[in-house]
Amino acid sequence: MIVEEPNRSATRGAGTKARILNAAEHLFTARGFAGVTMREVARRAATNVASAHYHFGSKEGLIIEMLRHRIAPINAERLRLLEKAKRQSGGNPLKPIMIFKALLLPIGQAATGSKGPDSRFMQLVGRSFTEPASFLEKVHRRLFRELSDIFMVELRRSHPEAQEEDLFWNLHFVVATMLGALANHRRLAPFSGGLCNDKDVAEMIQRLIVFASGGFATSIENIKTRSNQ
Amino acid sequence: MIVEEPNRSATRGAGTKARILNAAEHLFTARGFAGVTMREVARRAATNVASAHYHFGSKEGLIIEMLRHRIAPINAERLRLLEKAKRQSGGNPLKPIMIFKALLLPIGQAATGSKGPDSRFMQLVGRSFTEPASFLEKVHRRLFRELSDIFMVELRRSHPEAQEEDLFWNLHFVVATMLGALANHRRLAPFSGGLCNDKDVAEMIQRLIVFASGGFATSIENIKTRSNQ
DNA sequence: CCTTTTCTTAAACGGTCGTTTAAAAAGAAA
DNA sequence: TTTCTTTTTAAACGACCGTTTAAGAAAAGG
Repeated sequence: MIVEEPNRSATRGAGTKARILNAAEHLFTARGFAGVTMREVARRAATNVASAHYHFGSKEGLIIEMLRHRIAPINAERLRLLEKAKRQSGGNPLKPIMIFKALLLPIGQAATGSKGPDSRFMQLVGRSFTEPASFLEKVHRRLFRELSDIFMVELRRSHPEAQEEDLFWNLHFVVATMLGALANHRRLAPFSGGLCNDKDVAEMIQRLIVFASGGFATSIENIKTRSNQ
Repeated sequence: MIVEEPNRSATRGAGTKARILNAAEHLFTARGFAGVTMREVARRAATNVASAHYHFGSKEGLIIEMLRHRIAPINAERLRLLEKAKRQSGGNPLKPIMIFKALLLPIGQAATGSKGPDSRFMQLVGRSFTEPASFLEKVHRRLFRELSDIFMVELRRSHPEAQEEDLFWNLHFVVATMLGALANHRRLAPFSGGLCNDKDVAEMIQRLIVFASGGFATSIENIKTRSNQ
């Protein structure tokens, strides 16, 4: 009668489910959500479509679980870095660059870690924000809502004089830069002289932190100056 | 025997083609490339699928022509603003903010112009950069390659001391911020307090210019300082 | 052992997709 | 009008989609 959490110690079930998740990640990353069929996922996982539906219920269910499986650890690391920074500041408001480091560094770690997802997967995450599929909105809300609130609180503490609206727009831009850079860095390469290769995601994140912090600081400063006139 | 450019003075042909283009723009904007069928486009244009294929050859052809139809005027305006800035500077290198204004302002104009595409369409453009469809890469290359080169030349003139690699990365970030902000500004709204509505794209562009210029300046300055040590 | 639950499989279902065909309608040119 | 080209239309084609069914294999519990 136990159906909630079936026994995963079996040699078959766990292996198949993990294989499907792996295949899904690889294929969806390469060709997008609409560009991959359940049959392809099943074939790559050396099983069949009915098995995939047995384990994940539907194609949407598979996509959701795949995203959650990868994003959750990244968000946990973000919160860990933020807490660490808060501890080191001893209760004082954090400098924005520390906040953005906590937000952005885990992406580089995830992309370059030996067992983590590669840079291509982060493209998929960026893409998931631009796809019109409505079920993704719920996933994003569940995965990022709490994180967004926590980081916004810290940003507000760092700039108590700024308007809520200004902070929102600039955090928006930081996130947009991050997502855009992740989603497009392969696509935009042909516009340069081919300077962009796969392995420098970590370097890109470093540059991203400088760029985002600079943009944020300039923008907030600009608003302060204008309102003081 | 004339097949290259059929007579468009006919009352039927021109109207139908324009209606299909209009319907395609509205539907693809709302639901993405994969989420809309040719049958839906035809129905909204009050015609049928065969007609759409007659005028555009294929679904890809329709998408390409729709994108070109909207992006070409925006890019022309970008070049016009850049030329105007060059004339006003009297041969001196442009300040980066003038370059980014030429790059970003036309988007706000297009989004708010009475007959231009609305803000939703710019989401579609942003999305077109993250979709994995390979035929889009060719379109982007044809639509943006020349523009990218011209702006890169001006950026290099404005920072002759900077490394090519640094300029590339930071232009990349500016474009990524632009695309990310366009593609996500509706999606990211729920993370704020609902401060984001549809009509402030022009305001967003203004903020975007400040943010992008600030990020660019900070990043270049940061590199200069580091290399001088 | 036998029973029960968990997992896998081949096959099929109902639908929708992009595209094509072939013939009729509408203009244009003479 | 007659002839030729351009445009529209209904209908069909062939393929593939996500999902389900039903039956059997494998493991777990007793």
